[in-house]
Amino acid sequence: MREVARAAGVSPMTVSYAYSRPGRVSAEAAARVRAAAQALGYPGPHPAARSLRRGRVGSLGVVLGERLGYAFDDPQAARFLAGVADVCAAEGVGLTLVPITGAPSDPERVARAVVDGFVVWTTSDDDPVLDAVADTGLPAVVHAGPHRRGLPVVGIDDRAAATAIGRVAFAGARRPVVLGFPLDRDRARRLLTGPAVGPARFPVTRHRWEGLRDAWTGAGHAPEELRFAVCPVNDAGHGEAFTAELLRSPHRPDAVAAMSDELALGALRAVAAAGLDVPDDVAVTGWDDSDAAGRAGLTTLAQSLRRQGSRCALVALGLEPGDPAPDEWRVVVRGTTR
Amino acid sequence: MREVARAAGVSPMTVSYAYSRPGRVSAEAAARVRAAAQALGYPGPHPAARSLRRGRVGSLGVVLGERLGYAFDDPQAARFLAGVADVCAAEGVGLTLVPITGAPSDPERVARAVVDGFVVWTTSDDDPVLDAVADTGLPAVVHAGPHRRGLPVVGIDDRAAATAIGRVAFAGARRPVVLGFPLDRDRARRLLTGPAVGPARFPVTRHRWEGLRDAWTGAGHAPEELRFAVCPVNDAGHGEAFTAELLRSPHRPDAVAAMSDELALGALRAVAAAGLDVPDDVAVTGWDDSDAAGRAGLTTLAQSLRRQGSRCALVALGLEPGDPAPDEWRVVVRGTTR
DNA sequence: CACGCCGTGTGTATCGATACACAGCTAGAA
DNA sequence: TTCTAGCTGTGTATCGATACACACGGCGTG
Repeated sequence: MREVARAAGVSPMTVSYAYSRPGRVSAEAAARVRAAAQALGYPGPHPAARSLRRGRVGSLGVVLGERLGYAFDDPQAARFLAGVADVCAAEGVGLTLVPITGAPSDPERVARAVVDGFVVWTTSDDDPVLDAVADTGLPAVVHAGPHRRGLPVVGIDDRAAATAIGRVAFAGARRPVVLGFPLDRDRARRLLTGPAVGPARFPVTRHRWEGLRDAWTGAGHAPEELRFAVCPVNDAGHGEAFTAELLRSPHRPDAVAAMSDELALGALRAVAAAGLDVPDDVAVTGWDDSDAAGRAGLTTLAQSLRRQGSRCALVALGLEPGDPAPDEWRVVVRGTTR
Repeated sequence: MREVARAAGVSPMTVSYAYSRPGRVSAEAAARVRAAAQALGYPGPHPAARSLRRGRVGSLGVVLGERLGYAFDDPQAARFLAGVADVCAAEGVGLTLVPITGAPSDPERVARAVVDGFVVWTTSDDDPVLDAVADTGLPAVVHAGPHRRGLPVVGIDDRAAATAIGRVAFAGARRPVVLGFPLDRDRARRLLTGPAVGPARFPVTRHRWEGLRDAWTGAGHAPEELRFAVCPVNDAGHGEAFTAELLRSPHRPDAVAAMSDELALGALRAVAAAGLDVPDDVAVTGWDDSDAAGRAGLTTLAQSLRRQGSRCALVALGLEPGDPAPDEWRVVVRGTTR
């Protein structure tokens, strides 16, 4: 920039203003600066230097408790991120995905991220990146929990929502199953019976499980009758495989409440493949009301992850106050329940 | 950092080394530094300052010619980005999506991005962000074209691939239709007949169209018989709607070659809804060989966008030489063609 | 005619860290 | 005993820009 200033016959400050505040310099000076820049091949102010001096970077950090590629594999995460991206685009701010891998170096990667704030996708209670995010002192929001270090949380009341959808899913059922996410970072595939389900480390899993359990026991049933099928990955393939296995077992489920539409759609495929009828033989519910759920006629719990993503971004960019009211949800009854 | 140095009774350099090169300082000094940092609430080296001095940021920029949220809406882009993300995660580098909106300010947003290199998702020949990317002087790669400003391109030979899949799609057909992407940034939905299709500004659209046209005319048919249905958005809904409309017309298509699996799956839905048979009444082909295509038994052109994304990332991070050989593709024949 | 405001250019200090070269010290080798 | 090498700590210069305050001339106003 100094060289450009010399070539244009002006001071460095004039060059700086020519780029950052077009109105601050005369048209003539601006033209001279542009010409000199062109001649010297100067590409404009160095972004890192500008960030240092201005104290703002122009990018919002997003932390997914999972490995980075997860952002594009999990449809729920993608919907959420689309909402974050909407706000970023409107504000002219970049969206930086922090390269988390599950390794011990993750907190350091958070600390090194060149961003103005953080949005943390729902993670486990003991995730060390939460401390790393809080330690940066930058504005931050956690999506759907956990509550920690005073970080604001954006999300719905998962437990209440789960109770509501559970009542619909389990109506008239005798052998209900919850098809859900991992309880902790182990991500082990397994089948648990009600009381054996300890407190899950993932708040979303915990709240939804508790809500679904409440729906079952609240109807006067025994907790041991409700099972929890833990799918290691949130996609239709895993939901289908686990459901198929359960349908072949003697204790065949007659209601499947899934924690996502993807798992539920997999369950529907398994039920169809087994030659059974939905909802008469097996009732199925999902979670999120995605487009695919609508097309499949799935009874589901509607929430807008996209809107929640946008709200997170607004808070993390300091454009809205933190800890706002819980987001909305509602039960959408379609044809997969009795 | 100076204050931490004073509190720990060491020089600033020692503090710096304590963070960036743990082996460079004695265990005792490191401990003193950590303690002082803890006491003062020092969160570690300021990322922007470190970036300025080191000349490296630790983040890879990704430019999508579309609005930002597109990254999470288009499944093709998502697969590609997953490949980029794989490399970023392995290298401990962040992934920054540059907030493009289609407005004139886009080039400036590229110039302001705090990144170490750029990956540009396939865009139109005249997209101004290509110049902006080249002007930064940072390492950059363009996915699938256009070739401009000497930027390396990673992708397959779209034209040859299109010819190959076209031969399969159009075998025995008399009223073929290409179901494809927009020709230019207008994104207008329309139906063109062969010769009316001007040179598309999107290289991918252009190459695939030319290849498919070659397949048709190469079999001795007249170019006017091949139509091009331009879908404004790459998703199943648009593919379904446009195909349904064509199926209702008197000149009912008997072969649909789609430029993506999503469009093809939509076409399959439309054919089924019309009570017609695949492949006897209508042959359908896709492009990409996504999971859904495999499940649907779709004949398609297999390429790995994920691998291409990884290759782009490696080149843009300077870990591999630019302009490598074209990526691989092959025709996967399943049940939706004669 | 004096005054103050506006538009425009400049100098200085600083944002917060790290590369580099060098100095002191200890220990093992010759 | 001397020399070299390795370990550890420090001072200086610099990365590239911008905030801020000030200076200067023109001009409208009372």
